[in-house]
Amino acid sequence: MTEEINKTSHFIREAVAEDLASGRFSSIATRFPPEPNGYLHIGHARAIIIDFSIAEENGGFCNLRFDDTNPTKEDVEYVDAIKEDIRWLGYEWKNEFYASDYFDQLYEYAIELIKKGKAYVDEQTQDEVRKNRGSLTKPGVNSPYRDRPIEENLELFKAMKEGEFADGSVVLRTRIDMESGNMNMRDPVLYRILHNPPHHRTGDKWCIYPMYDFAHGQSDSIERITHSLCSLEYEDHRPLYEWFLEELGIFKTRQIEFARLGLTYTVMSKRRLVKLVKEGLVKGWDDPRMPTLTAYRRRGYTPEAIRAFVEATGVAKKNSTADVGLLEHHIRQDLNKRAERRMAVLDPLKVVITNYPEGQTEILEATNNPEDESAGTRQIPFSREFYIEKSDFSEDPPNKYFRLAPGREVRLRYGYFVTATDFVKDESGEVTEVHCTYDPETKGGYAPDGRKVRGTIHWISAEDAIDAEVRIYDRLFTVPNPMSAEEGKDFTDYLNADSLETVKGCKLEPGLKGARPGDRFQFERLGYFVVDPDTTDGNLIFNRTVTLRDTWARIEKARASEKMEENRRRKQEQKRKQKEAAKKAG
RNA sequence: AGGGGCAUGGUGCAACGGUUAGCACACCGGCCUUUGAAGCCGUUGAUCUUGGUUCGAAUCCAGGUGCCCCUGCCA
Repeated sequence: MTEEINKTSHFIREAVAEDLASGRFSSIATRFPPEPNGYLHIGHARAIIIDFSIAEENGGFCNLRFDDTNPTKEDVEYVDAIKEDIRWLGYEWKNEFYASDYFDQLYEYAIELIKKGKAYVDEQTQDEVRKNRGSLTKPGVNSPYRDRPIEENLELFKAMKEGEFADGSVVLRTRIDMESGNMNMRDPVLYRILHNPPHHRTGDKWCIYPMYDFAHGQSDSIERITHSLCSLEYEDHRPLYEWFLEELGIFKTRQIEFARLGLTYTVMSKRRLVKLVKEGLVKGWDDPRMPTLTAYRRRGYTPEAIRAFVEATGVAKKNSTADVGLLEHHIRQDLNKRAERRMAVLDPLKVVITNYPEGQTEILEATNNPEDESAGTRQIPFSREFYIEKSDFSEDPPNKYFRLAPGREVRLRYGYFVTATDFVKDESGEVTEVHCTYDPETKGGYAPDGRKVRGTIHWISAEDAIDAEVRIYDRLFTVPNPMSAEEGKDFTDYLNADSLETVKGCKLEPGLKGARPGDRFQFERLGYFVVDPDTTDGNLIFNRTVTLRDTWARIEKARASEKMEENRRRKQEQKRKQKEAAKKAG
């Protein structure tokens, strides 16, 4: 790991330490409990990291448990994807469990509650159940079936299990308190009937399925999970879980809740991510613009960077949204240390050195990674014609522009000093070719006379260049919080139309020829890039992971907005004058 | 007759009754530079509000305000 992670204490770490100190628990066990109905996103990464690191730090273990209590929503497709993502993040679970492993046990628990007079079969319609639950400010009323004899409940529940009832016709509920201020305690449903589809693990063995609330706490208990770490919305459920554990007399897990973390310029809810995928607004779950882990992987993010980011955001009970810039900071930080440098020209402009011998090629040496001497050096060819970025030449350079311009001398990275002498334009006025002279004394980029140049630009020898496609990604949304849409608007109305730009005909140094999917590089002065799995023998494709910090771009942007502001003011002034003139005339 | 949670610079966290309220990112300066990168140095900027307890309150208590969650046979 090149990124050092500073672990700061937070209330969960403190609570766990206290529980150990007080003897409430003698060892620590946690679990990560996804439902296999979608792909993991960076919010899950946070939960995973908390679950696994709390166990790790205390010499305990963490289980992976799929909460698969609803066959209508779940699919094996997601099970494998979830496991792959967790491993990619760098964690290995002690046991792979499924809530469905406990269906027999859960069934017995339900019978136990019935026998204690704490559960009953309710024949009210779904509508009646809802109506009788009351509202946030009104107490609920008891079901007419609530006081049914225990024997009858036992028989009916058995009949439910045996398939004698249609979906939705009856449920098993627990008897707690229909007047509770906590809605979860108003006789919650324990079991419902679901004849189809078959369960991905238990097939058609069951036609009754436990509700999440009846499965989760007991599953934790069965696995002897000491600390069940979950998000804030389960705070209201904790009393219910504890009630079950108490009534059943089984191992008491401690649940601790923490806030989810949002990210700016994206959405995180499963529902919304599904919508983006299903409606083709992105190319799939692993579209590099998505906040899913599979997408970050394809985008070139490292698990280390994601972990460092998560650790940097901390853990609290306050709902918050982290700046995506912080995530970007961590991936730059990591890749700066580990990614080898290469040169690539994304938007080529041809340059000819008029005083360089035709047909000559020289081999120059370039440092692979100035941050890591062990990365060594490589050789790159140099010749009379080469490409530079269009943005690295300016016919009429603005203030503080350090790059190539008529009469200006710049350094070609690891090459020579060159001075632009002349340029060619097409009918539309676009510069198509630049002519320059070079100083043969400056090979490698050093001037023996000690003279300095302010700009250093990257380049690719024209005859040696290889072509590639580069996919440039920008934030998926145009606003920091797409969820808070105005009236009549939907989060998709804020999608960034320019979030993907596919650039073809990019020029790369020849050494990049053998690059394989997943290989990461820093293209000097541009950013970090990774080879995309769509790459074929004849078509090399890179994804831009993140740009380098770019002070010049910031200056340009500031100038542009200044200009806009000025124009706006000027227009207003004009309008004011026109009005005045009209007044006078009138 | 509602219940549960949360409030510290722009953002995310820390400070656990005693610190000039700290750190990271962002921002703004500067240094350095064969990447306008990285690195280094520095500046600006915060305790929701009103009371109370206390020698002393971001921290404890009460009221207020604001935000989030809860009325699935979803998880």
